Amino acid sequence: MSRVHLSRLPGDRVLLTGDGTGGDEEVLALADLPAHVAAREAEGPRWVWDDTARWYPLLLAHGVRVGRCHDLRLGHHLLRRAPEVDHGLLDGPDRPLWDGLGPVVAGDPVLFSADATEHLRADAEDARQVAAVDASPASARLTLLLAAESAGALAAAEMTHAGVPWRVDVHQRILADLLGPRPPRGARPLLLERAADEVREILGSPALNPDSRPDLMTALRRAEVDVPDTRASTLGRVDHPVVEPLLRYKKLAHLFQTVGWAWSDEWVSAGRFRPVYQPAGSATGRWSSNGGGALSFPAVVRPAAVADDGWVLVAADVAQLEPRVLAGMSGDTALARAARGADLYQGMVDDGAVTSRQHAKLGLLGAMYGATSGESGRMVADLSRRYPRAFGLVEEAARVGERGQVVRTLLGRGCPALGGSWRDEPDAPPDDLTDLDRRRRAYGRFTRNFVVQGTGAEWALCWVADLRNRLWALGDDGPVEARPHLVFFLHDEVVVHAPAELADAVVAAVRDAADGAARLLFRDLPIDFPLSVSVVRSYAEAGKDAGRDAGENATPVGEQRA
DNA sequence: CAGATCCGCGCC
DNA sequence: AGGGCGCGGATCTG
Repeated sequence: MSRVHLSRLPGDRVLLTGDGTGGDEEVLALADLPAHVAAREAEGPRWVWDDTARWYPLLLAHGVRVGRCHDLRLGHHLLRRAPEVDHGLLDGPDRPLWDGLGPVVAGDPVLFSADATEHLRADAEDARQVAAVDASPASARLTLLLAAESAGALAAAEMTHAGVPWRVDVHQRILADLLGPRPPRGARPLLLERAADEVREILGSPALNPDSRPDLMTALRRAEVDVPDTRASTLGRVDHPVVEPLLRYKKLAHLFQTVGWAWSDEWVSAGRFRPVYQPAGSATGRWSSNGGGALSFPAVVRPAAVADDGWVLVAADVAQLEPRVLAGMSGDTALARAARGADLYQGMVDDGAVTSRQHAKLGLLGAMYGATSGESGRMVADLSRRYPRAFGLVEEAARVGERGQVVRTLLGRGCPALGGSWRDEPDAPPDDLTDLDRRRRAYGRFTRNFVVQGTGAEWALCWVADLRNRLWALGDDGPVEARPHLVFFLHDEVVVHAPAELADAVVAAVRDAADGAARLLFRDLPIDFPLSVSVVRSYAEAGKDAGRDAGENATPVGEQRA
């Protein structure tokens, strides 16, 4: 593939396709594309293309930044599941291809593989999507959602391109301190092997491979350590000399395997950690990551994320995003009032709804996850009376799911239907009522959580999209390389790499973008989304523990509050 | 022997 | 009877 085709579409949009897949108003050599796009950006068009991950890395590699786009792949997947869309309007000869279109493989240097795209008619697909949105009673919301989704795709590609500033020397020092020198391929590092030896010694099993669960279970049983499984939390409750070295082994093994030297070799280049994001990679609309493990960026290696000289990292996260989203989408003014301060759970205590912060948290998380028993279940019952609209919303979502029906997010993303992975256990006899019941309840828990997690993802998407634009506008009088830019995004937190002198402006932009996202989603009900923002040299210094929607710690240290 | 699945862990 | 992910190694399956 060496040529690309461009066509004007209504509404300042420009369709960009590969050979024979769409318009042919203008035909360019692929090599000329970046310069052409750069020149045309001045008009502020919305680029329409099959997949941002297919086109944008090439442009970024040539220093070309795009302001807006419409990602047809993401749009298609979104619309085909949106309950408020007439799905027949998406039908066409190439529909099955769009249905089955997966994301471009990360790091694939081949920009266009003809077999994957030659039968995709991007022009026709775009027309179908426009028609489907226009015909929907939710067209305004869906338009917003599609724009946010596409903006997220741009941000994702830009973050991979920019990368998290990464000090390999710091990372390797951490590894060496904890594991010992880098071992030859296939071997365990010294300190890991030493922990294994201690375990073998204490259990009297000289040939034990601690990575093998059956072997380990056998050895433990022989030493009369009686555990049902080998997970750390289970072992931690046992009083036996093997526990300490075994837990140490498991911790070090995990570090070695997930963010050790091999990880560095693969995902760090030129002083940047470049995870690959997959926007809307999860069913709820949250992003996933199919490379580099961006979703589990272990705290132990975060000290290696260090800003360049003269630069800083601005790290921001939202406290209790999902409970706040629940308050907003349900229009629960009492919960919204409790959410006015920096700590929603404390707000509930101050409201007199509950006697302790811990109870508030248990009750809210329990409601969002579908807890039915224990202390959490009891708190759900209590709080339902106090916040009937918020708790009623998730209850209703659960009931809809248990009936086998789909639910949607605030902006209109639909959940996957019951069936597929929810029902395809061939072993289960069809007349097994308890099993069927169990699965419907599981689906109900999913739909219950979907409405909140999915709307939370929409809030975060709007936040990132708005922030992206604000950052670009900052320092637009200087060279591109000197502008602050997003380098990391994870559900409810962002990290911006910024010239130190712009730190204050970036902090303001992060907060303004959060306010913008809240207004966009919950215009009728003003609801606070307080951020913890840290301006730091290293990511490890960021205030990471200011209370989270589903997290654990709750001791804010040294970060500024809204 | 390759590919799918499970487990246990990390993150939100 | 608590939601969503990715990842690596071990183990299972065809």
